[in-house]
Amino acid sequence: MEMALVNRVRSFNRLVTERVGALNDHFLGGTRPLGEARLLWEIGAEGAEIRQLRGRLALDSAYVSRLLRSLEGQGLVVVEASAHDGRVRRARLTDAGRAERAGLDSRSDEFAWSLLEPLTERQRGSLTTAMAEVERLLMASMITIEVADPTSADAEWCFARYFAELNRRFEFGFDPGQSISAHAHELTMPSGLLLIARLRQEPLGCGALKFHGKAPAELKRMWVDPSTRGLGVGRRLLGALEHQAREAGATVVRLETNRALTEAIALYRDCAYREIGAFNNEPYAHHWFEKQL
Amino acid sequence: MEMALVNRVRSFNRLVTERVGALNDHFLGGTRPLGEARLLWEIGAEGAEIRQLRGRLALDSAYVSRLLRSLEGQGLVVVEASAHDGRVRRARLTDAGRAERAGLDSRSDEFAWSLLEPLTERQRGSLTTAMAEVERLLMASMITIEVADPTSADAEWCFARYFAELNRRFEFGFDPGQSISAHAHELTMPSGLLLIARLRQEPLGCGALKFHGKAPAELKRMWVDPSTRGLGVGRRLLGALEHQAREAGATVVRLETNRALTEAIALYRDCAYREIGAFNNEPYAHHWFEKQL
DNA sequence: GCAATTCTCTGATTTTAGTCAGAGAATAAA
DNA sequence: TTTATTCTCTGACTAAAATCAGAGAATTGC
Repeated sequence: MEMALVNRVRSFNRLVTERVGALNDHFLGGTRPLGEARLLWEIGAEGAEIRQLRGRLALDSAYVSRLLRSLEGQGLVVVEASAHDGRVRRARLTDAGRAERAGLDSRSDEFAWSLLEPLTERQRGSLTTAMAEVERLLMASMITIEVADPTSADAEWCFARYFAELNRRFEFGFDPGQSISAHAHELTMPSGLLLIARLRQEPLGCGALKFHGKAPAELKRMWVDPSTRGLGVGRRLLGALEHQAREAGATVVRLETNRALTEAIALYRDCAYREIGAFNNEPYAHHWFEKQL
Repeated sequence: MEMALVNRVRSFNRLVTERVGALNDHFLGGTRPLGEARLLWEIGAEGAEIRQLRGRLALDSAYVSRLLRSLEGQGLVVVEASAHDGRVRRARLTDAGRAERAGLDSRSDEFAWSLLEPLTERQRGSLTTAMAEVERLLMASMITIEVADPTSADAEWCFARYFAELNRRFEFGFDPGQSISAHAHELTMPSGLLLIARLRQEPLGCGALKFHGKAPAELKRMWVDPSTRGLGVGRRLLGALEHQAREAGATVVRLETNRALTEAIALYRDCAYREIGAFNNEPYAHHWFEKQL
């Protein structure tokens, strides 16, 4: 059994299942009810807080409680209070539970393999390649872009990663204090706004605007998580920002950028941004762009 | 909404759902229980016999009956006796049922579109292309090959299509009576055997062997439905036949073929068959091959 | 320190999904 | 014609998958 291929299929299945349908009914279920099997799986080797389980499986609190009671009765799970917060409880697998979970795991492997097995070597390669492509693009289509509060934890996280990356990539590092400001109040309506791109609630990109009435809007804090690049998130963020700028009454968007950010520069050019002379004294900038909306 | 793309995604979903998981639970279900929704969908605009529904959805007779009673109670379906056979009953949608089904239909469209909508034109193309590839190969992996009775309806069907194709493609047509025999008893153990390839029980290819003890086994009736070509079914049939020949004690497989069957000849060569002199007087043959097992 | 909130749990109940045994009508096989 | 078979249906039942209301502990906010 070629595990690399098997894992590709399973990874694909996970996504397809998430988007398209329910789980492998009888298959993963085996002897155990599907609900219990899913919960057992989701608890994982490390254990998990019950509220997380509820969230991930989108199940009612009462229902999860009952399922846990049943699994507990079968000696597969123990539930104990969390150390940090006495209200929160954690579920943890017993040895028997871990064994049960390993069984689910290997049945998943077998199922994945059963899809590949009848094919030729070449076909298996094509199938898994195509599956990876489908997965990649469905993932991209799950990414949402929404206006966010620049003081929120997600925003802080994006900014921190953004600054860290600039500091890494700029010739002489990056200190936000030296750069033109984009404080929280400047990125909150009506002064401006912040967009955050998310996949399953997790932030992975951002972009902001500072409005100046009818004068050109300024584009700031454009960032996409490196692990997510190539999925068109930057392009979508840019489009969404332009839309917002138009809504706010601006007819021009301007931005400045550093020569180290080659892929960003390519994106701006590709999206019809035109290089212009310096319109501010940003010390980290080498290029200034604008676009007529 | 681009229907061509939407339809590709839906077609893909159908397959993935069939192989990987259950249906789009709440989605397709809407307000109606999933079982009822599936049945409603399966009845289709034309109506369907109840036993067909049972077969297609793999549901218990009692269960289907109850679901139909419920749909009937809601005025969505009427059940009436079949014209041909008084035992068989047909389910047919009422106007309300048709409307309900149209609702399911458009929700499926919307769902499919919701996957594509966030993507760029180019990404949509890539996604649907990859989906088509996945579908094609999963289909291929669902094809089974099994020993079959050469007098069965499926075998007759394959032979009929095979002869028709030869008759169409050979320069001077084809008459089985003129050709070397491969009667049912010759293709039944221990004299020989017939393999049939099937997708969802439907036959779409065959291949047979005539054994002659330790002397070379003869390969006959090699055929794959034109709509299924390019999926490697021929290659798999050939491999399975060679396996069977080995099992039966043969060390060599021989076959003859007509020059019009170019793709078959290419397959034989590719599978290490070596062209040899005529070893029989088959009037329709131009090439004779053999392979050491 | 008190009120509001969060988190989990229990009890009561419902809906959905499915099974099993067998009855009754129609048809096919002998 | 008799007998066996096919097809659908009803009754009786079970298991799984929820949902709702609220209780009781712990924590947070003020």
